[in-house]
Amino acid sequence: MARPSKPKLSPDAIAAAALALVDKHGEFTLPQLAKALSVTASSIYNHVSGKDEIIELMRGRAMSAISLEGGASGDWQQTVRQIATSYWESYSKHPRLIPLLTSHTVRDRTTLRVYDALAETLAQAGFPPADRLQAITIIDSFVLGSALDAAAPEIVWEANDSSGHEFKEALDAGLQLEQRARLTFHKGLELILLGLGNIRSS
Amino acid sequence: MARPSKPKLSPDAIAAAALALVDKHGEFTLPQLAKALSVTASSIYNHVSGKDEIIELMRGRAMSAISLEGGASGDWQQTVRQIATSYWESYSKHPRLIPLLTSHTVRDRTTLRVYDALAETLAQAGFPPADRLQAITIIDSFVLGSALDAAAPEIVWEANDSSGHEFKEALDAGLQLEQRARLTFHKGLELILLGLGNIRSS
DNA sequence: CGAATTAAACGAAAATCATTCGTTTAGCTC
DNA sequence: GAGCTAAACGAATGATTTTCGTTTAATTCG
Repeated sequence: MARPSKPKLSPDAIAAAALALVDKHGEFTLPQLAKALSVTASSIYNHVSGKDEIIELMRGRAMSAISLEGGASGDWQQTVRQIATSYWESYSKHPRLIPLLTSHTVRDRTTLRVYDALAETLAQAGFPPADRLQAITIIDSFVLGSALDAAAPEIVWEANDSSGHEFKEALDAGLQLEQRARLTFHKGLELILLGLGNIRSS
Repeated sequence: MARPSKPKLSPDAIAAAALALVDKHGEFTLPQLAKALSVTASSIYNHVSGKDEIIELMRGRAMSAISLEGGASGDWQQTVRQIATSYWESYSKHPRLIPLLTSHTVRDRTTLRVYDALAETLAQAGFPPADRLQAITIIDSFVLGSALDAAAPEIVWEANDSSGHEFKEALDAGLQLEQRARLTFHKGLELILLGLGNIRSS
């Protein structure tokens, strides 16, 4: 009833439970979270400042899996490809988390490290500073947008009665949602890498 | 006090006021909205089924400016460029609205018309159905991601102490936020259009 | 070793929200 | 003109986030 011998909670446990709820339901409330942790809602405030911080903890959790290794390949496109893919995969493992993250500004350290790694790679490849920032922004935008696309349910693509034949035909050709999202991301990334290479050498 | 001679509310007025609130604060509550309209919260329910419908109305409002004309140019890249740019501009005029939209499934007719127009253009350009869907998804992802990037405040790019030299250098080279977002979007779009053209002809 | 402080749980309660309901009255229809 | 619908209001409901005071275990410090 009062303080237990061993703490029942920790920021990490709270984030894990919240992420599980978001993965399953797309959202979470503090009563839900408290119940999942066998605790009352107010107890959570002994470990966390509020709901916003819980969301930030989830961001860190989703991002912690990003791998920035493999930069020694000498091929900047290969390095960027690997970083961007790892970045995208981290988001895509928790697609329903993304809408929560977009409402809230980023202060996460892991994310900044991704930018750093990209900047370093592009600098070594000879991109001048301005082009570097532009390239990072393009990649970041595409990764985020692709992850959001993966998060959106099939309904996004549910053609209504007024949809044209060309669009419906394209829909029918679609694969399973998950596979399609992955393949499309990779294709788009290749387009961007190719284009960045052309522009650099021009 | 009771029914007024001239209605004070309408779905359109509600959506406009809500959008103004979102533009300013990034969110809105019904009490806020009611105050902005000089009305009580419950009155709003005489015109709208709830908060979700208000969000859908805002989506329609932001999207209504999309222009799908100019398709007769014969150049599919020019047509796609115009559609995508118009799409992006509509989002970017209300960047803080996007997080609200991403939590909520699309059933808006205008958005579907964008997909339709893209599908038709790509079909005429000779894209087979599967490539068509992929191309639309890539473009959609990039537009949405770019608009989100424009929505995120500078903080996203606020390098912390641990940031590397290459990243800080890139930041210093940045233009004004708004200009930069626009230029970067156009550059990325060109990369994608170029790449789509190459793939089609391969 | 014991006293004071901190940590971590609880329950109660405040503040805010979205939504519903009943009431009132203006306008439109037959 | 009677009756019905439309559009406002205020009150009430239920859910949610957050705060506060209380209790008691753990830790620290003299």
